[in-house]
Amino acid sequence: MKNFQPIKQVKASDEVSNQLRHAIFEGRYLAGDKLPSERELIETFKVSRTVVREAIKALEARGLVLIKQGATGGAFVKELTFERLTNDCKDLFFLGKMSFDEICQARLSIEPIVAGLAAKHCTPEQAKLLIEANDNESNTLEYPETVMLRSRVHYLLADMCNNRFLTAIDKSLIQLVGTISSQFQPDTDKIHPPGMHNSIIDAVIAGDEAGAEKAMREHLLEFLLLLEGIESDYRNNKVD
Amino acid sequence: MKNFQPIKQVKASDEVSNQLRHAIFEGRYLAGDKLPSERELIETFKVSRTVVREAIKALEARGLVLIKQGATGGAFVKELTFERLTNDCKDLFFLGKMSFDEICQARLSIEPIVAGLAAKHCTPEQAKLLIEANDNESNTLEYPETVMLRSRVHYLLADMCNNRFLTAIDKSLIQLVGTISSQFQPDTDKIHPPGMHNSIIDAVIAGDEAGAEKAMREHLLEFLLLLEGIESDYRNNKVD
DNA sequence: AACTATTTGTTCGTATGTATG
DNA sequence: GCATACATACGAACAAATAGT
Repeated sequence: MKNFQPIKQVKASDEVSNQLRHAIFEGRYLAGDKLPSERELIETFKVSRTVVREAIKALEARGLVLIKQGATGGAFVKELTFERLTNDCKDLFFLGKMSFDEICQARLSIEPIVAGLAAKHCTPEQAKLLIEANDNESNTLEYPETVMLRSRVHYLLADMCNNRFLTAIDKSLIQLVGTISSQFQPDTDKIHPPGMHNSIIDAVIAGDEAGAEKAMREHLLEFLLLLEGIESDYRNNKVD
Repeated sequence: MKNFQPIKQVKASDEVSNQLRHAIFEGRYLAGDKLPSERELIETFKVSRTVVREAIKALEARGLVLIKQGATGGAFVKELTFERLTNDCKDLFFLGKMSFDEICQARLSIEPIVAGLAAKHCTPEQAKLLIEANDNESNTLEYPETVMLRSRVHYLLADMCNNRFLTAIDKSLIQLVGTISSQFQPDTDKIHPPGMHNSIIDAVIAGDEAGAEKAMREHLLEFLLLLEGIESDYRNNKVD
């Protein structure tokens, strides 16, 4: 006589939140669309404003909508990107569930594969973008605000692998390594000399899958070796 | 003269939510601990009950706490696991941001690496567990409720790779492929004959890294080939 | 510049449901 | 049954942000 309990003791705000979520999943609200206003939702669901607000707050916390205040405000459906995965990974890292070393090793495992796939699918337009990005790297040294451009080649390759899951994971790892390492090693740009992506790009443009994998692995090994100076405390512990 | 806007326009509920989140990250509240009750938080933060509730709701939506009501109720810190990553991946899949094919291909890329790492770190105890799980697979055919045990070898290997990030991603992929494929192909168990993991396990126990990678790749190719019968509509479209 | 309309953000008071002892 | 401690829910009111007139 067990396992009979559930009976549904659903919280109103969860029900509202779920219905809205499914509406988004069904495509009834597309990225950029505005959900009904609080007042409308109150009338539709016949619940209090508190319930509606908690429901929308939950959607916001899950990264599904963006709330804007004011006359043209409301809850707008967000374009889902890899940032959500990145945030989750950050949470796990800060909770001590993953070390920096593990993230680096994961990147070392996955990014060469991505580079190989990119070589497989490289189009002339993409090749052009890669070359451009690589040439611009030398210019970024004197513009601190463009430091992020240093990773542009990596992001481009991630986009070229033709697999959105791997793209998302790879971008998450790239960003994670970047943000974490720059927190206690602000001079990361110094150890990132221009021209180091040349061999990777050559292989990718040539469509040399194995070569791209190898070049990427070597590049990462070299780069990660330069990060060794970081205190081992930071590598395995939490940072804030 | 751009990029000057921020100035901090923090919402009270976000501020409360963030402070609680950081408290959890700092280890001031461990898994299982109860956060202060609503009343206490109201006094601590000097805000209204609504604000506190919205903040906690946001933490719940992010999967950080579990809310229970009643005399012993409250917001309890959850043990973070890979399930959160899995849920995010599911959201992305349902939103049409990833196809089933992409998930399968990602698994095909990552799981062999994981198997290789497992071979590298395999201990005698883990070898024992693997053999046990493999032997039990033949028994699961007549017990429908134990179908999940069929994936046990995969989960064990994921746990053995000594990299919690790869473990999380791999488990997410295993579970995703399982839940999605079983939705429109309930007979997945039929096409999963016992003994097919033998060569993988042999290589892992022998510590043969390259062999384990190869065996896993071949196993997955074989398995995924058997899923070809699935309507291509489902493979690229949304399911609910 | 001032006013207005719309929408979200915040507060308070009150009442109800649920689990424990 | 009852008291207690907690979350859940409602409704009214006011504050603040934003866009258009």
